Amino acid sequence: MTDKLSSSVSPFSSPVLRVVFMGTPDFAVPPLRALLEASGVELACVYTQPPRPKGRGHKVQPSPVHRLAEEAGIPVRTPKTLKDPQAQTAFAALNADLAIVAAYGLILPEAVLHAPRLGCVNVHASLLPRWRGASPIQHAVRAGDPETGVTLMQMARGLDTGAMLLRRSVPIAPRMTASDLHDALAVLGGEMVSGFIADVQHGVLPEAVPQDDEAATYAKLLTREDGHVDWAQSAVEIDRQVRAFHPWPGVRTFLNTGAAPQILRIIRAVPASLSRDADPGTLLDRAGHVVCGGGSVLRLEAVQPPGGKPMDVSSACNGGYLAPGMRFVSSALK
RNA sequence: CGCGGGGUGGAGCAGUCUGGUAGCUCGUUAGGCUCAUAACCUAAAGGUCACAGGUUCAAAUCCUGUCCCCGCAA
Repeated sequence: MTDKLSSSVSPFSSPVLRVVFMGTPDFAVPPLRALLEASGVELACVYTQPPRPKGRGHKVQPSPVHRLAEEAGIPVRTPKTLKDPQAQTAFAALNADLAIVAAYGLILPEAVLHAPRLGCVNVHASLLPRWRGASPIQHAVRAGDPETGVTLMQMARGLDTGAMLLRRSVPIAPRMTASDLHDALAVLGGEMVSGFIADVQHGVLPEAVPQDDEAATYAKLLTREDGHVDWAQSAVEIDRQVRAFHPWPGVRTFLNTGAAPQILRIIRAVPASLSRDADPGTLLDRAGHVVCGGGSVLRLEAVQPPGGKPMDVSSACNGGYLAPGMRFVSSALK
């Protein structure tokens, strides 16, 4: 302790900002890192989803946020819910100035929203009010949006309905996958948190702009079912689906070649500038051209058989997974 | 201990059950043909069959152990 030094600091300098972070998956890691690296910030506690059995072998694994917080020596809490009064009291007892929330995975009750002096600020991966909800990145790609972005908002009751503090956009390049976008937006989110914290410390809070509820769209929770290719769709739509659902839930189609229908994952594909009048789902050649709805043609670039690694189409042909004339079907049911 | 598939020249695979000279489709290199080509013809190079131990006259193949990769499901 250097009393002289601390006493020499201007009495007007901003005091340390006491922050709580709440987040779970990889998307939340850059925002958390931003807080760890910010000066004048005391990370009081990190909230994240409890470790769950995950992956092959059902091994119990802590979340990415959990891991990073532990490395940094920050206390971690993993309540199953924030509904019960005990959890709420514990949260309030942190006496935080501010909570930063990024893909936490739990609904925050009113008591939690209002506990920090400056409230809770959410990092959301879309240009609100478009794509409120669980999987905004995938839906932006799936819909063919020309751009998306990250919005920082003051959290309120309701699903991603709060007033917007900061909004930055990024273009969705034609060949971008949800995975590419996810990484770019996560980094952007981290930068925005840094900027926001600095603003707060300088006492310049961004103006909160209410969302236009009329313009809101919702990103529904994705399931595996969403990854089944419907070959009646156009090549452009299927291409978007492939990019939107990479790497999860992944896009798969079925082959009715053998006795048992075979699953094939489509890793990468690109619409071809051809059209062909044939049954949708027909594989035309070893280059991977497949007929889609309306005679449009999609060229498969990379596929993955069950138990195998992703491979390009020529390899899949050489290995006997694909052969011209084969017919992909939209459903495993005959 | 959630279920399952796999590791064989640079790529994707067959061969393993029923041990006995390393195979297929490509790629690469050289040459040929062609107005030309991702086409075609000819030739060549390239493999400790994941690793370790065991059985055997003989192991990619059978037995035991280890490492690594992946699909399903969550």
